[in-house]
Amino acid sequence: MSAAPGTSRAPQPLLRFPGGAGGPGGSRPPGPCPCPCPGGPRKRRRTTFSRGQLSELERAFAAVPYPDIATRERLAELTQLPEAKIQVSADGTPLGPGAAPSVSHGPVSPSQVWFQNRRARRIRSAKPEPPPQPPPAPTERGPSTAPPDGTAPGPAPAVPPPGARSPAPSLPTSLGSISDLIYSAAITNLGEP
DNA sequence: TGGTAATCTAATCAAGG
DNA sequence: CCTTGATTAGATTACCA
Repeated sequence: MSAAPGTSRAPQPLLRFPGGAGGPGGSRPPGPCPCPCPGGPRKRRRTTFSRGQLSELERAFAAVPYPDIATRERLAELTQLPEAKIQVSADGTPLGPGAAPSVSHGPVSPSQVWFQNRRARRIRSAKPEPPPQPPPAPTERGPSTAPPDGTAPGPAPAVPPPGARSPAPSLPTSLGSISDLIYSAAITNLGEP
């Protein structure tokens, strides 16, 4: 992207849950590794998160389920996880605008994977059975498209609408409590209309 | 206007306890 | 066997030339 990669194109999810995007995903080759992985079959290595890491991740997730790049980096640093922010293929070759037939989907940092799984599990667990509740009303698709996961008036840790991401303020060098920073940022964002 | 880049969700696989 | 991390595919949105 030759257009200021640091501009952080405000990754605003905006409309989440298009309504069933992504088919059954049944179109997947049975091959465990269709790519010629050099060095044999790339074995999946589960990343065993430490209690501390999990704790931080959980806290961060509770504060901001949709952390921005900056937050992710901080999180990665804090959790001591490899921040694979650099788009590099499995072989270490930079994914250029023509080197990758697919697109992104590069190596995401463990923390990102964790967040993805967490969100997925959260959403699925939040809606065990889709009640036949008709749409509230054709009141435009305002940004208030609160995810179905909401409805948690209790512990709801300020689930920031997919649009109020933490702007990643000038985080101090004290990474001791990123969760606090994130939380504060989230709260601040929510507090400001 | 079209193309590209980045992110997200959903489904599924597979390792680890 | 169950939990949960890792992978893949598809779709959407936003920005730039």
